[in-house]
Amino acid sequence: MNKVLPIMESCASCPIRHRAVCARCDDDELEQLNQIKFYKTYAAGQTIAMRGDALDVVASVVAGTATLERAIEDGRTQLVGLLLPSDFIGRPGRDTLQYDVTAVTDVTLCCFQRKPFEALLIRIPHVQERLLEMALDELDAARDWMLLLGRKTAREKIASFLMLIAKRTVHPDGRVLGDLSRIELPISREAMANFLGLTIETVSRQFTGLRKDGVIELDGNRSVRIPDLETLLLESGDDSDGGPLI
Amino acid sequence: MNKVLPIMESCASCPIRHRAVCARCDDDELEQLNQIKFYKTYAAGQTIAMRGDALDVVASVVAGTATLERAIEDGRTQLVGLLLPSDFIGRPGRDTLQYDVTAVTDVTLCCFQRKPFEALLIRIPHVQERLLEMALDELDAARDWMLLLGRKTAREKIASFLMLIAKRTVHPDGRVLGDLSRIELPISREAMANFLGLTIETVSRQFTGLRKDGVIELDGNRSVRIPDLETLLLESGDDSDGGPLI
DNA sequence: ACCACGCATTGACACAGATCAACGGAGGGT
DNA sequence: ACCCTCCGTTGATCTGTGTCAATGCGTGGT
Repeated sequence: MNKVLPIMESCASCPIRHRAVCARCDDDELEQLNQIKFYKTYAAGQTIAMRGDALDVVASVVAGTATLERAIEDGRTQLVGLLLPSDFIGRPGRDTLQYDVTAVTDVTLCCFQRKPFEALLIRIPHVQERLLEMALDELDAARDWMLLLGRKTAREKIASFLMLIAKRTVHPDGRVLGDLSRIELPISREAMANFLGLTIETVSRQFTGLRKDGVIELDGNRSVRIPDLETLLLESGDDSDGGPLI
Repeated sequence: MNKVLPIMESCASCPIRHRAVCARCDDDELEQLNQIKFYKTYAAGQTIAMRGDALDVVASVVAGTATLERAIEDGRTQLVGLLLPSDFIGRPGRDTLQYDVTAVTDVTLCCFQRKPFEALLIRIPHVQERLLEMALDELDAARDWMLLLGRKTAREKIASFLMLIAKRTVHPDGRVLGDLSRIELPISREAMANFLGLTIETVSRQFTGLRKDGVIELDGNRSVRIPDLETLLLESGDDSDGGPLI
């Protein structure tokens, strides 16, 4: 809890401000948001919320990684959302949650009670607008993901995932946060398998395949070096016209 | 074009009003929407818009079926959206379209020029709210779809698809439009294959499999009778706690 | 230093679904 | 009535990925 204190002062100093709901607020509006917000932390592995839970808060991810998961009774599960810093959880206007939310690393959330938050939406229209924009972004991401799940080979799935993570280490405003050629995987092999609609064995085999072909270099289990991003992009099967890499 | 004329009078008489953007508008606000709206029809098979196109209109589907499609250069394609009457196309705030939109039957759209529509959003807040709600609905649907693509067997995929279509013949307000036990498939085997991440051969085989097992009865290529909806639900692999059937 | 546990890798084999190929049947134009 | 085309079905075979099982490796606890 301690290490997140600095950013608790004000939303204005929030490191995720650029994508969060408050992206376009002036100081006055930030103050209104500040009055109803609070921070909450979860340990790695902890369940943040379960399908069917009443949804009385909405939140932005400040630090860490969480997953949105959908399961069938027989044990099959599919990740349906990967929540990285700046992503938003929860939906104004909904009463219950549709998915299991789990912290896969230590997670810090910036929470808002849903009711006062909804009341605030009425007073601050561009927050509403921002939420729509974020929902549409998520929808686009979900649709690309559907193409991946439905039509890509295991190798393409892994390559696409690596590209996705590489891209997420970059600010939407274009500022590079990390070294694109070295990415830290935020999730385990098992979570990756659930992300990609594969088994962990296949994920593992594809990693070694890409390594043997010189497309990636592994440095431990969670760190990947990418000698040439273009080669990886080629492996991913993505349209190259999908906008600039950054 | 002729047969859609009656609904062109006013949004208030629009048969899809219950889910369209104007769901909660009063007469005054409807009038404002009416002033910027116009209808457009497309023949079956016609391309409505292509990936990369400038997005100067948004629209509701009034009649017919359209698809949202994402493709890889080598010819693989994946449906990422099925647009049935009352669904909304286009996104305020976006300049270009991410997907190919195709009319699979004759389609009638209720269109709004994007710029005046966006201007209107500012004046009528619950339209904005309604759009967010619809985007979140679509997101939920996309996520269920991801579970289907990533984790379900071919047979479960077909059963799920039939359930989906069966449910869509019912109003969200609970009113049953058609006979649930007889459903008309809005799309071809090929489109179904693209919907489900399968090949048309597999789709065909699963249909005959379900038929031989007495789960469905086929009446031509586009009409399916379902003797017992519960049996089909069981085959679909869906949580039964996913809310009431209707 | 040792063990135990969780996570990742590797191998052998099985199988669901893809691929390739042939056939059937409905509708439309001449 | 005929053919042609499109769409769907069925069969034979192949293959990518799942399944089952064993092994390796790093980390934390005692």
